[in-house]
Amino acid sequence: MFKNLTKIFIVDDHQMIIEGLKSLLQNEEMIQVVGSATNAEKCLQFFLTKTADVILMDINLPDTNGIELCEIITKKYPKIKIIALSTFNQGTYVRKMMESGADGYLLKNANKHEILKAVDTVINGKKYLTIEAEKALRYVNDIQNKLPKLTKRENEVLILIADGLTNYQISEKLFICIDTVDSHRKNLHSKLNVNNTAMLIKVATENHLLQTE
Amino acid sequence: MFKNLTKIFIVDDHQMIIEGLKSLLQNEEMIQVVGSATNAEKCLQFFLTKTADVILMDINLPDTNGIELCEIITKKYPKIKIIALSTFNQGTYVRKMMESGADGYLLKNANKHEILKAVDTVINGKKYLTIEAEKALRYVNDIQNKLPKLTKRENEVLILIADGLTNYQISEKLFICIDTVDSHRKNLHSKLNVNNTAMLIKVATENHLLQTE
DNA sequence: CGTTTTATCACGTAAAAGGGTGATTTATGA
DNA sequence: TCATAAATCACCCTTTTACGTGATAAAACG
Repeated sequence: MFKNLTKIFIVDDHQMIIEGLKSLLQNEEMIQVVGSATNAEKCLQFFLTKTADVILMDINLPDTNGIELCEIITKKYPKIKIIALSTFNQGTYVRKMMESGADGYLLKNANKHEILKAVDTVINGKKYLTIEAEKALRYVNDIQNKLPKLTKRENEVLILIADGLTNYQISEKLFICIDTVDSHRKNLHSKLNVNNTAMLIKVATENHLLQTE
Repeated sequence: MFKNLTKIFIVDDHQMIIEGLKSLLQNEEMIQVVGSATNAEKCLQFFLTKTADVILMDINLPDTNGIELCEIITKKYPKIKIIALSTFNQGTYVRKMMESGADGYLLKNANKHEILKAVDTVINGKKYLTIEAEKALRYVNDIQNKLPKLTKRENEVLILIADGLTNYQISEKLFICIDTVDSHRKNLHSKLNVNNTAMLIKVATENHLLQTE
């Protein structure tokens, strides 16, 4: 473990977390915390002139979110490994971060040992997921497989229904026939396994389907 | 500021936060971190034999939540001041913690200066709220005042509607006339300012009205 | 004790949704 | 390119909602 000196950079909007990580890592001989930032901008600024081996990066940043920052970093500096830090254990986050090029995912309740293990794993070119994150990821994949995908149009119609428009009003708004709206509605019902508007909206909100993506 | 030595205890399930706080406070002469715990049980255990002046307490704990722990502590040890720590800025949390006897509310992105100020404020018997927390609290109070209160029956009916029951089915379930259900529905509509089921359920979920309280 | 709120029921009409079945034209992806 | 999915429209009939305008008894509250 840790044959070479590993330089670590920390990005987190919580000063306490930064201090905590520094404190946890300061006695490690082969690890050096070379800097920290409380937002994405300062982080990018740092890497204009300096570098690091691993970035411990909070997902929730004040300016940009971790996902975007992650994409930028991996694009600009492919060699730098990124370990995502999160308070939550939300599978969607885990998924998105890993898709955006993160190499590891740690929860903030991780102890010193786990942090070191994660750092060691990623500098050796492997991925590191906390057990909890793995579970969350599996869970989300399961759900997403179970949840039938709505088409673009179905999504539009769904949102308009939730906004309280009637089939007629929706048909006017989308310049389509009222029968078509009715068709989409029927499809929504069968896809989401409901049989009236109340259940439709409830299920839709529960599964975060009302976002204009 | 800090005429006497102030003993601080930290409760947080995130090891990083505990380390961070310790690290931030360790150079303060008049402050001594006398212990820490990662859950409510260990915290209560500590206070069986020892004591502290101020507890920095995370709201989200693995076993008990901060609100309950806060109530227990203030009941058993009224002299101990409690400062709630939270990642979120949710008004409902702020409200509940302060009602449960907390003396202060800090966000985890607080810097050293703000933490010291909070500690100083509460040991002098005053309340300390971060600016953000104050805002959130005002916001929640506003919302709660704007939201009309539903009656017991209206609540029941609302939940059954959300479950997908028709007026007829609801009338059977509650042993009342279908016209009565219709009346409740009309009242729900006018109270929540909607005019069909879709909006009703959307507004209800947005305002967390579908819980069986 | 009197007023307001809550819960109940009634009747009527128009609008909207639910459910079935089927068809056509574009995408779209394997 | 060829099968599949998506988006469109059509018609029919039943059920359910929506909305209006009442009324009454019981409960809650000051």
